[in-house]
Amino acid sequence: MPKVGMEPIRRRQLIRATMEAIDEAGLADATVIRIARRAGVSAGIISHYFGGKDGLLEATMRQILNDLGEAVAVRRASLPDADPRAHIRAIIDGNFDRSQVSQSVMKTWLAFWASSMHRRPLQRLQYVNDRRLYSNLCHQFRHCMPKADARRAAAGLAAMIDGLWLRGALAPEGLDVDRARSLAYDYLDEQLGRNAPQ
Amino acid sequence: MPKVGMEPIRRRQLIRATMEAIDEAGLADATVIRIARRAGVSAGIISHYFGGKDGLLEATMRQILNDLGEAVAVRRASLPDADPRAHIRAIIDGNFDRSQVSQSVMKTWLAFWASSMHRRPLQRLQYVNDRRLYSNLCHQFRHCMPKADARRAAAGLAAMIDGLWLRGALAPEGLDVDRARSLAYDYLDEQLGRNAPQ
DNA sequence: TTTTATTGATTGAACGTTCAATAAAAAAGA
DNA sequence: TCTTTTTTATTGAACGTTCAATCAATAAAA
Repeated sequence: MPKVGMEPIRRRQLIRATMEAIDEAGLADATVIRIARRAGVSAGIISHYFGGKDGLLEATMRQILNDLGEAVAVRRASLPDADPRAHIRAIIDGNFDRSQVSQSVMKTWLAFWASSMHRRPLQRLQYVNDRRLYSNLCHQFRHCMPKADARRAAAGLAAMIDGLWLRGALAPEGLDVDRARSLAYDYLDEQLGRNAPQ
Repeated sequence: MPKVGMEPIRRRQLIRATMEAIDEAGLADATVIRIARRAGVSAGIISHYFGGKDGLLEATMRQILNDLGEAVAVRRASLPDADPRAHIRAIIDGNFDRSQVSQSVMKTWLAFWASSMHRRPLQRLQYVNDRRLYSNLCHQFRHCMPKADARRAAAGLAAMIDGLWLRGALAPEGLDVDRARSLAYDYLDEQLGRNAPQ
């Protein structure tokens, strides 16, 4: 079987299998054997490509964050600079695309959220991402209102986004993306409307 | 040491120690030995009083939910029936009291949130609590607006509350309770203002 | 023939649970 | 009041499991 250049293929397989395993059994029961079996390889290969289980988990979280960042960036790329509302909508859309709002990605994300509080490398990743969401929002709101108000609006909208997403992840019926996006839009319009009707 | 009537004392000690252990090391590393040592007892006592580690975890989650329910109920008890805004504010306040918004309670809550997706007993508890928040809000909003609008407002406010709380739990600087409450109040006023100025 | 990729049995550590042993308090007896 | 007996609470070593990591063996490709 061993062909040359297997590394990127195996890495992708294993990261995907990790999310599926977490979706299926939870982070606590996502053992290396379970993950490896899902990827169709043996357990030893995980240490070979990721240095150990921790390395695989970190790579998986990094993958999700990259996908999120790209989902936002793609939507913002074609927008004119001077349209804060459009940029914030793009940020909202990107967060609710979440590179497929699949069950496995949502559960993996939530599992990492919880465990990031006690694992340095994950904590760093999570913190950077949180700040990015907040400060991007803040920067856009800043075009329409005083600094203090912009901070408030950004904190409120960030909370709204994360809250909608969290409740969607926990609800047995899953996340209603259109409804969530619409609620976030409403909040956004309210913030903009009150401070600067444009 | 053995005095009669130790059971309620030990149960309280162990539940508290569980939260502290989760705060300190995370759910994954909150072993029975660690918890027992924190409570100043031996590991075996956990099985004796809770039937096993799972029983202790379930009892801990139940304790947190009870405290939350009571924090809300106390604030609502003295309110007139016909003041939806006051009732919803009481719900908000109760959720941000959270029987001390301590680090240990917040981290424990988040840990349970994540693991409730894969453990039946915890899932049930979490689901009941989520529905209670949502339907209490819905019932109050119902006094001021049509059903569909009330549902939207309830979903939005519930997301706002959970989102503020979640970001507070994750942020290194902790949760700013006054700011969080004020953001939730603003959202509430906006919902009420738009639909029924009272 | 050499290189690269992969396996899977083995190892050692850590976990939750169990249970015989123990110790203190309470109750009973003197 | 002072023993003795019974009851209740607790301990912690031992046990069986499960996990991640390791590495010698292997097999396919170059």
